[in-house]
Amino acid sequence: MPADTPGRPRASPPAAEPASARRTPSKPRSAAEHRKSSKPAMEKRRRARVNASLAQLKALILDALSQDSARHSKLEKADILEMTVRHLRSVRRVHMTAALSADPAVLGKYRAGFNECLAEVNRFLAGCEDVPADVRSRLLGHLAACLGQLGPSRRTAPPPPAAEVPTPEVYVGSPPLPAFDGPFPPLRPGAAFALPLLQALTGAPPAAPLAGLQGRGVPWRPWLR
Amino acid sequence: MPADTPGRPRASPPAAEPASARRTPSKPRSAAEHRKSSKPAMEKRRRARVNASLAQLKALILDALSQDSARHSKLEKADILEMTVRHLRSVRRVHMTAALSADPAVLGKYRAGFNECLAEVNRFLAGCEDVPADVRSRLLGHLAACLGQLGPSRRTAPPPPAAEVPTPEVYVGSPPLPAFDGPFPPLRPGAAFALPLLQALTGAPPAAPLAGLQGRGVPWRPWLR
DNA sequence: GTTGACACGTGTCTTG
DNA sequence: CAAGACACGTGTCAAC
Repeated sequence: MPADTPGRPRASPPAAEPASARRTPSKPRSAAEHRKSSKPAMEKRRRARVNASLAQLKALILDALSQDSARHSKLEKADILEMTVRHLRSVRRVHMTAALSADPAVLGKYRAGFNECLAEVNRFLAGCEDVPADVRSRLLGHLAACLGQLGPSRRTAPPPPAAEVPTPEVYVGSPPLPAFDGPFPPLRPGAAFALPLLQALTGAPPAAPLAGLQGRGVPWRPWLR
Repeated sequence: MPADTPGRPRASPPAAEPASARRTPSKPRSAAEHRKSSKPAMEKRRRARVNASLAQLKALILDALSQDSARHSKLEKADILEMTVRHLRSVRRVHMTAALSADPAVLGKYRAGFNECLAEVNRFLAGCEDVPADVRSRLLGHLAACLGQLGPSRRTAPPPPAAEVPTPEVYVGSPPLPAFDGPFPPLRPGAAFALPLLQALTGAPPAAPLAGLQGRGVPWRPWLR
């Protein structure tokens, strides 16, 4: 989705240059010649290398997701990578959780969960341009506000009555590639209020295919339709 | 400057358009013509897809190893994958051991937080008609999936059926190297776009379970030389 | 038929 | 200069 080309300006004129023969035909026709001929072969080895790792990754990620390996696996190359990325992200957050579990801040846990969800929403929305920008910021702002009044987040002044400034500690993904997920606009919705305590989608899945279809390690390409 | 920018300055074919249609079929050419021209373009998109995931993976693995994301990253494509494989393997071990001790006491809280955020998103989106329905369901589905793989939510499936290493892999070389994760200096000042400060609260570095030999994530190509 | 995925060989650019 | 790495376009082959 991110359009075809996420706007990748590669300012480099093709400069149609018919490379004329300028090779000096004076070569020590010995080993060098065969080195040259092995260039395709080397490329092949390189490919084999990534493919090997890819296969291992596939196995790892497949069973990490408790998806019966092989069965119903039409994972294509890029899917493996994407799934791996997602899995690593999730792994990282549970690690963070583990670090938090040391101290009795259980509330911190709760906040961490909420926060991670927020980050996930942000990440997701970043790759979706069919959702208006203002909606996105409103959503994120709202969520941030919710987080803010979730309880005192230690480290800030204990009684910071005002200024639950939307500075959510979300981890906005890696900047390198997508080029979009920058800092989202600080926006505050007027309607922030207490949170209910409920189980969410028990009976309220608009169309959410749960585990089985979408749930497990499926490709899940958001941009594709 | 090891090509940090995913946008690597390279030739960019401006998709030259062969204006001369040597065959003028009575069919609407707008269809057929673009079909043909999109052949290389599609391949390019595919590549972009894996590269995107690859870049994200690089970032993830790099910070998991607490190495500076850009500095000294001569990581080449296949290296990222291999490092990822090693990391995932080590993570699995950790997970295994962690499963014994930390049980659903705290995890439940985390899930609760995540879950609550999910509910909030759901409620918010319900009153928002300018966001496409499918996006909404996809978001919720994704979040649900995240929650699902967050960990065993009691009442779900019994313990993973011997999630042990089936190790059906033909791992060339590196017999003994169990873990890896050997960050040299566990110190990282800049910490560009690292974790949310939640982690900073506890001062817990991301995954760094075992001290490893083999310095930083060395490519370590077994067969090559 | 088309569409999408993959492996291949080659050109181009960076680096030691 | 060679060695290496990457992106590119194309041919081949399996599926809706």
